[in-house]
Amino acid sequence: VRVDRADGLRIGRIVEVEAYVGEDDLASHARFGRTPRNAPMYGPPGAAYVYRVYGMHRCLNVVTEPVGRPAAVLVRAVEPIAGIDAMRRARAESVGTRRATRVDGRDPDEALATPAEAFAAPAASGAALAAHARIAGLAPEALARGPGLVGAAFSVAVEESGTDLCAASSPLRLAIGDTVACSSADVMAGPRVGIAYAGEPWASVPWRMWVAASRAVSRPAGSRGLP
DNA sequence: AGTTGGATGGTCT
DNA sequence: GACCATCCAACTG
Repeated sequence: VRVDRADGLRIGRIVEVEAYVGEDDLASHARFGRTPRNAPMYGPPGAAYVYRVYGMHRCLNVVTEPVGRPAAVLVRAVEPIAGIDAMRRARAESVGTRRATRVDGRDPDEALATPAEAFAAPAASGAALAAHARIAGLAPEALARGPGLVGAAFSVAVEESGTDLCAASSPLRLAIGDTVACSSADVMAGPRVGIAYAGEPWASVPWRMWVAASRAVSRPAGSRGLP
C-alpha cells in the first residue's frame, strides 16, 4: 500500500488482513444489506472501503469481489518501508489532537494546526507530550501494527471510501512491491478479531491471515509491547 | 505481563 | 438507544 500526501510518499507492505465475504457473513458490514456506508463493498473490486470505528479510528479495506457481491479485505497491519517520519507525525497528530481536546478542552483544529506542530507539540499538555514521546520511540514495525494504526499512519480518510486503489492517479493505492514473495507456507490463518457477536461459524472461520515472520503483525491487547 | 475502563460518534434497530 | 472489524493509559501483581 502507498499513499502520496502533501508531506511526502509513505509506502508499506501489507502483512495482515481479514476477509469479509457476502451478506450471509454475519461479521460483515454487509450483513444488513446495502447501506450508504457499505455501498463501496457492492462496487467494483480494487476500490477502497473506509469506515470509522469507535467514533475515532479509520479502517482501510480493499473491495475484492465483482460488482453486486459485497466483499472486502480489512488491512490490519502494514510493515513500513518508506515515509516512516511522516507516519510518525501522522500517528502523533491523531493521538495529539484527541488528547489536546480532552485534556486541555481546546478545539482540536486550533490546538494542533499542523502535523509538524502536533509532533513537536510545544504547547500541548503533559499527557499529549507523553504520547508524542512514546510514538517517537516506537520501532517502525509498530507504527501500523493494527487496523486503526494503519488508518492513522497513512492518514486514511473516510472521504476516500469508494476511491480506486489501482489507478495511478489515486493518492492512496495498492502497488506491487519488491518483496511480494510469500509462499502459502509463510502465511498463517486464524479467526477474525473482535467479531464474537457474529456467532458460529463466522466467529471461528479462519479468515484472518498474516505473514508469520513479520514483526509488524498485530498482537492481542496485553501483549502489545515490542519483544 | 496482563487486565480494565475511558474516549467518542456514526450507524443501524 | 445499543453497539461497535480499536487504541491507550492506568492500574494490579
